[in-house]
Amino acid sequence: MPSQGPPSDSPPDSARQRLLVDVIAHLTAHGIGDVSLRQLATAIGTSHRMLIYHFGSRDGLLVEVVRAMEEQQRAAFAEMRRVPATSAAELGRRMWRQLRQPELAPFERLFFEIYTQALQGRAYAQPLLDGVVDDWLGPMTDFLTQDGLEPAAARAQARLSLAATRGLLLDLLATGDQEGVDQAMEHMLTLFSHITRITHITHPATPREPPAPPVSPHVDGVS
Amino acid sequence: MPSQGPPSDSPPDSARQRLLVDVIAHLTAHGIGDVSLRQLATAIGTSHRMLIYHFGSRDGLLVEVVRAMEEQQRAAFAEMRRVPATSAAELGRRMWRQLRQPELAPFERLFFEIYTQALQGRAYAQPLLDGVVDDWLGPMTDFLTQDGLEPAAARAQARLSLAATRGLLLDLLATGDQEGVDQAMEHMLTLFSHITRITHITHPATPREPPAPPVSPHVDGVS
DNA sequence: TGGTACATGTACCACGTGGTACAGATCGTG
DNA sequence: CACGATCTGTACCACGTGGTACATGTACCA
Repeated sequence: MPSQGPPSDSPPDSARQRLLVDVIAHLTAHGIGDVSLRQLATAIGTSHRMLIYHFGSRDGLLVEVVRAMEEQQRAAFAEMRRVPATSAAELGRRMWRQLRQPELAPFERLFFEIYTQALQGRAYAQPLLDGVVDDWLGPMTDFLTQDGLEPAAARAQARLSLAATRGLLLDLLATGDQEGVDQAMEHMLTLFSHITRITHITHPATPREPPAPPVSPHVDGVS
Repeated sequence: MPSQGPPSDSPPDSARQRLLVDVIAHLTAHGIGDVSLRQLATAIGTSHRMLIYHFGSRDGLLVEVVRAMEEQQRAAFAEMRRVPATSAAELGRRMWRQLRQPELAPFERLFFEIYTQALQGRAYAQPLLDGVVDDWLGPMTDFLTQDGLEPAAARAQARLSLAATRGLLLDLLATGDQEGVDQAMEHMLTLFSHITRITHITHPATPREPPAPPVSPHVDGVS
């Protein structure tokens, strides 16, 4: 029997919800990796006993945090779809202008931290991984298709856009070079808008290339 | 006086070096976040006492690990410059074929984990951050300039390429969808090669756009 | 008033942690 | 051989951890 627990069904659960909000705020500011229940609790003005009471365990808490982040992502996403976009490039430009805002940096840091924790197999972070790419890919592909790209190209371009956006966010977080990163994004969008004016690009289904030569573990590459 | 220590100057220091290699191998397989000195030590067949003796402290060890990863990066980099490349697209294709190899995945996971730890301010990881973008940007820019792009475009395209590569690696690590990611990369390279055949693209220095409307913390965006 | 369900505080536990003290190994060189 | 320096193993320490037991507070309904 787990010590004590909250009511099995969670009603509006305002107490729990308020705790969660405070916790996320703190993790956003300080990262998720090394924070202990006690540090967390005292930081947000409660006792670690309360966190365990409401969330069962440390991992239970973190799971909830991750779920909340997922939800935010989905919300941001819906917001994006709601907007009547003129062109793909214009839409991309608008999204980027949102994301690069310094106020969002802490959220993005936390997002990437959880992302990598998930890649390392940490259980609590796993949920984030499920839709982290696919949830965005489908709608972006749809949009690009409507914008005139043939399906294969649309899908590839959607995937590329997503990856480049995240890569540039990582760049921005590391270097702080707003201007440089903005120019790179603008470069991509410019390429995109040029390409739609040209004949459609042929997209062979990734020609089978000869396997890459084995690489010594010491030649790591970009990463 | 710190308990005992290794000789102040480190000669070939084979013992230490061997330890470091084993440690990196283990961290590569298991991540860096939650591993304790003792777990590490027993896993690689020594005692935690030894790790402390040779590296001073846990953070001292991790610093060394990060330094080694940096060195690998630099080596991979030199390797890339050594190659006589025909075109930028061809070079990109070759690099990507290396990076996407499954054997490198553990290294890349570790790289991204340390990257995010650095973004969260973890001291030991900081060194990685210093050249994580700039070290690659310079030479890539040079190459693209030789390839016929005007300087501003070359710099933007280099930055974009780096970001997209890392974003696609993150994608690959999360989804495992080799084919999809390959197609996205191929899409980018195709765009690049098309663009060099067209008149050069004008690159206004990031037109001053109106500031983005403030965004509620719940609309997070891609991340 | 009493009772009951939710919420919270205090004290505790066993455990693993990073780090240290200290006693031996091991080994090249006089 | 012996001496010193470079290593390594054993035992220990104080501390912070996640989690639990249990008593108490608080509020609402009978």
